[in-house]
Amino acid sequence: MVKTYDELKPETKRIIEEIRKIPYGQVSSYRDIAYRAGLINGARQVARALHGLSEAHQLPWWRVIRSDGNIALHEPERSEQIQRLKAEGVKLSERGRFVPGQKR
DNA sequence: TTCATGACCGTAG
DNA sequence: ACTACGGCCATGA
Repeated sequence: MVKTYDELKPETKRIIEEIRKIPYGQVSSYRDIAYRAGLINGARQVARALHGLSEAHQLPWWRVIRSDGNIALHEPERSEQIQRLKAEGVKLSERGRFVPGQKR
């Protein structure tokens, strides 16, 4: 059984809200989301939350990447994420790496 | 309760 | 740019 929004822990709700705020065509990192949600070292929590709740809560999970600019997912989800980002006009290098504009 | 695991992170070589 | 390593911490076995 999947939990409803109201059954989630407060921190998890904040994480979800922050992810929803990421604007179209832009990406954010697990770490940034954690900080904005008030969790100092909560990057792993963010990752876990996304892993389990992305589709159930309509989250733009593809806009969340690792703080070093790499995609965290393994194939085949990895390819899907790259495709979705591309569709929003996000730039990425050949090897599937993002943002060379700002490293970390 | 202990132990392993992971959609992570930062530093060092 | 890439790998290795230690640290981090919620989760589940």
